Amino acid sequence: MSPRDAVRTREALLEVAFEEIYRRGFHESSLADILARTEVTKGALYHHFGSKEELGLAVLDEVIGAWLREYKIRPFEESDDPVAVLTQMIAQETEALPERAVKQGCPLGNMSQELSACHDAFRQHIEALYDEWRGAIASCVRRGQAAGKVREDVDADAVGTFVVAVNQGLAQLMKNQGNIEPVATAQPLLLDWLHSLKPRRER
Amino acid sequence: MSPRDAVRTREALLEVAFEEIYRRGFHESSLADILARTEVTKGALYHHFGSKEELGLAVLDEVIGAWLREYKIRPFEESDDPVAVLTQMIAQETEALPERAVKQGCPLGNMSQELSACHDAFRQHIEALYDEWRGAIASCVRRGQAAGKVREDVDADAVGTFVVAVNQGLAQLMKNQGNIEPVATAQPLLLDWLHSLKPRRER
Amino acid sequence: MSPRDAVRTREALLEVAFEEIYRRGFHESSLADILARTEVTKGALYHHFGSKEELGLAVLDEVIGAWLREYKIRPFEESDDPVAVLTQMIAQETEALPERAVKQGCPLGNMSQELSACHDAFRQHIEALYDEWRGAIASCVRRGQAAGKVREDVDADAVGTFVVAVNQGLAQLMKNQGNIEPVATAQPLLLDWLHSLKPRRER
Amino acid sequence: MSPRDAVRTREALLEVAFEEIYRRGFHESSLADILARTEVTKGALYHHFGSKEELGLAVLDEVIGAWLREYKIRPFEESDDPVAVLTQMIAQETEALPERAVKQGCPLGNMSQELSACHDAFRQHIEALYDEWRGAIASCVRRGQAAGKVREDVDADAVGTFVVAVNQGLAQLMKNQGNIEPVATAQPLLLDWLHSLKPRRER
DNA sequence: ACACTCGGGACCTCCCGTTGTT
DNA sequence: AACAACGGGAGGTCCCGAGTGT
Repeated sequence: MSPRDAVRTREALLEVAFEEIYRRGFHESSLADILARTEVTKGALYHHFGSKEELGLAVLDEVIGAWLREYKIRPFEESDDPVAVLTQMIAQETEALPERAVKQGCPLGNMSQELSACHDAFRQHIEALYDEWRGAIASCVRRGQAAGKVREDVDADAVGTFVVAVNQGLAQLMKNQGNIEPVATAQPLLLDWLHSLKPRRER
Repeated sequence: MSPRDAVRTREALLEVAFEEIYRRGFHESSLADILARTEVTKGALYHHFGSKEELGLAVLDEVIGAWLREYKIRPFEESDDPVAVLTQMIAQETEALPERAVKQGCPLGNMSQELSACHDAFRQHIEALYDEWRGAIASCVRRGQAAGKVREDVDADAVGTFVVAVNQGLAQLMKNQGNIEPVATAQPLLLDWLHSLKPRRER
Repeated sequence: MSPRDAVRTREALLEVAFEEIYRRGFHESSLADILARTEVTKGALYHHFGSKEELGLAVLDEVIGAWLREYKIRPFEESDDPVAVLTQMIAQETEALPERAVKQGCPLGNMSQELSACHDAFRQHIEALYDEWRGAIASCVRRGQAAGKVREDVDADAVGTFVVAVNQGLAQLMKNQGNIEPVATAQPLLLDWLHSLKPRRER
Repeated sequence: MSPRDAVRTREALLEVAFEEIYRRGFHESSLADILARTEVTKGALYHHFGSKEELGLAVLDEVIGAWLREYKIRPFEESDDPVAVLTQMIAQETEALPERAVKQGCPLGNMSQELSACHDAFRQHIEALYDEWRGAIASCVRRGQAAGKVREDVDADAVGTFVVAVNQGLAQLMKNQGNIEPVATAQPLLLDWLHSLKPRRER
């Protein structure tokens, strides 16, 4: 076959594998199902990925990583006002969060919970993504401080960690309930806290 | 056999099943391993629990529920000062968190992530525990407000939800890294936020 | 408990066991289901019947045997006109056969098919019932011949065997289709054949 | 492996599965035994047949269907004299019926009794075979009538149903007793009945 | 006469990975 | 680059029967 098809095969595999892993978890996903949905044969899969683990790692790095950077990291990289970015993110989430995200939670969080304790390769790749995420927020906070939009006495790294933790924790509660209530309930408190990060003169 | 043995058998099963589920997740836990570790036979297990699911549900309700009430809920029920309770909890955690909790995260959070999206019976039992937890914190906040130890304008339910979310989110990050750093990093911010819940005159 | 209860327990077991065996076959019936439906415990069952086999044999002898004698044998014993008896039987069947008999076939035939080849104890008990049945018809034919209601040149034993075979064969076709069509289709032919058994002068 | 081996594997599986199902019934047949006898592994079986049910259905359609067409249907299709065909069949059976057929009955009848009431997929496939069989006899009767070898007033469909029912019923009695006696006993009656189907002038 | 507990095996399902071929 | 065929094991379910104590 032409290289085109090879690429397409690989991408189809990644996409469907992501869907399955997102929906059922890595261990509960079966290669047979992924193969059936992609209409790819086992030989082809094992040509592109040496094992189920390799496939999972590729999903993590390429699919979940890309999604994380696009929606959770880039907004911070492009701004020097973390409070504004977060305020808007929260507003968006409470208004129009896709059904899937509500019911199935955060793809990264899911994989982290399932695999961090028992599979070191996954653990490391996930940690790298978490570091990237936390780092992007911290950097944004530092730029915010330089621009006078964030209080000087705030610990940028602490904010990065805290924001990611709250995000992951709320996603977990939301996924458990299957609705957005926990986010809605906590929202005013979150906005208050965000407000408290601003310098006095702006308050 | 005497009924005493039956009780002991059941408890041994629950305890070992909890260990396995906590370590490997529900789906990855094998009844054969649990049986081998407890030195109980399949027949005996099948007598006490009709299925793996029933066993898992019993672990959730009886083992994890008991642990949650003991360590995460009771402190709030016995106090009218949520800020003090949380401050002490945080201090304890940063000082002496058991290795297992660091590496394997929160038992409730783990089950929630693995099963909320795909198994409604588990989802409901887990939701009940989360509700109990959030409710206990909210009640404590209300008592704190009545006692003048918490600002009147604070939304008690929001605090309950927020505290649980932060706890679960930090546990997730901690489990991923395998060390306590995320909690340590976020700690000053958390203490600040807690401080901000107190009435003006106390600050 | 009083002997009353013991008898009642035994009968409840027999009745429910018959239902299960009739519906699912002997091998596919589970003691657990029978126990659940009768609300009897395993200890009680093993007190009355030493094994699953003994229970099945008792169902065969007492429940199925009684049913066979009542509906398939007694009518022949009380008559000296086999043609009339059969004519009425056929009429009854085509008019008002219970749903269960149509869908599940003949209890005796079912057990015979399932167990004759692989379980000699059952085989012998079933053979005894078949012999009783065939014999009753043959005797009736002989009485009919003595009374001048059946042709003298007819082989009574052949008629007994033939009638039972047709009955069992049609029950099998009926059970397969789930409706009465095969009986209805074959009925005219059967009546013709019955008619041919009568002496010339009666025809 | 070469595709030839695949075909051979599949056929070995079908043949041995037929033997086991014929001897023990479908539910009592164990895949493990079939695998052991064919020297095929579980993986290979799972490749060819998705489940035990699929294997059973294939046995029914391919093995039993082929046997039925060869020995029970084709003779009627190739003739316009149903009385002659049946007369010869009966003669053959009473003379030289294989031991296996005597002890184990009719493969189709066995499956029908076991599965018609509880498994609709099997029921339908079996019904199709019965229809084919009954239809072939009825067609033969019609050709016989056209050729003047069968009385015009005979209902061809009734004959088809009746013949199949008698065949199945006698097979059942024979299987139960483990000997040919019921067929031998009923034989004269059967031949008489067959004779009565012929037109007057031929009698 | 009955109840509770347990024993251990056998069942089908299904899974991930490899092999030889095209 | 892809494919069909196969290997071999482990998974949960559930069964029948036994043992022990009323």
